[in-house]
Amino acid sequence: MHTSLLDRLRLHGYRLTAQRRAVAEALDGINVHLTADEVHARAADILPEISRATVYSTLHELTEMGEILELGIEGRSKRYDPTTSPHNHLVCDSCGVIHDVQHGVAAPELPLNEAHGMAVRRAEVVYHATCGTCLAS
Amino acid sequence: MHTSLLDRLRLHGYRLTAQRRAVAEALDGINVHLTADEVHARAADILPEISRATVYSTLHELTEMGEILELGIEGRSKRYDPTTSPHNHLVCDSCGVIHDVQHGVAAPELPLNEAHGMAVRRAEVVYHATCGTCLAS
DNA sequence: TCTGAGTTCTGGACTAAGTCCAAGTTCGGA
DNA sequence: TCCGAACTTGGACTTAGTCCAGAACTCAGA
Ligand SMILES: [Mn+2]
Ligand SMILES: [Mn+2]
Ligand SMILES: [Zn+2]
Ligand SMILES: [Zn+2]
Repeated sequence: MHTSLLDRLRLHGYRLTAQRRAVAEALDGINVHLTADEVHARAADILPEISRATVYSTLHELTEMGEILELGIEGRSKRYDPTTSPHNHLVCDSCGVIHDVQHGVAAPELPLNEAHGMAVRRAEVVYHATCGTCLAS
Repeated sequence: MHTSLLDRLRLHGYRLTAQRRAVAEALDGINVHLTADEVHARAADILPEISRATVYSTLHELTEMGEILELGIEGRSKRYDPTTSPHNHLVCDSCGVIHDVQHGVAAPELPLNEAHGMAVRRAEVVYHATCGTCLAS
């Protein structure tokens, strides 16, 4: 009884359109971190005439719903992550590739006296590295 | 015998120009996180005809030398940090303001079995929050 | 099944941040 | 002082993303 991204869009009161279906299908079940343009390319395999604007707007809806995560990495285009359970990321600063870090690492809590009166939502740990491919070149 | 940013540019073999002087002076001694355009505005107070391209290139030189840090925050313009001692950041996701987190927090190390064969350079912790001003509006 | 109001989609224009480059200027070692 | 290498400039360009007016579609209700 796996509920798909598409089912959950419906539950949130969005209309079911061929475009949302295509974007959901492009993301469903994958475990990589795609850019908006990569999502657009995959969605266009299913629905060739889908526009970039619609892909962006659907990605924002899914992010707003908490069904995917939007990852903003250092000067590069954002990437979208269908894995929403708490995890951190390992990033190649040279080519931008991202791996999940699933186990054994928890972000330390922010001491209250450092909070500057701000409401802290979450702490994320980003590991900056260089991948094998980039090291070789 | 405090060595200024400018002195250190000289030590790295760069020529001393009025433009580098102006950028160094714009950054020296401050403890806030300026965007490139803000640095340009401050530098232009000292040297009105300085160009954006030169400010960008000087910021990159200083970053390359390790004399300032380039902070890339979620979809916004990069910010430049003259404080290079290890510290983390607390970011308002709504307006982009950044505070330093100096004490009591260390990023956890990445377990070897999670490294995907990559050479990890550093771990940073980013605290995502909403500042008082943004909460009020 | 049909309708229509409200939702959604489209494509193209637009913006913001940053990069690139050819031409002119300046620095500083000899 | 001289001169080549280093540097700066301003404007064109790129990339990622936003915005919008008009056209198309969805789905609740009759
Ligand atoms: Mn992930
Ligand atoms: Mn800082
Ligand atoms: Zn890489
Ligand atoms: Zn704020």
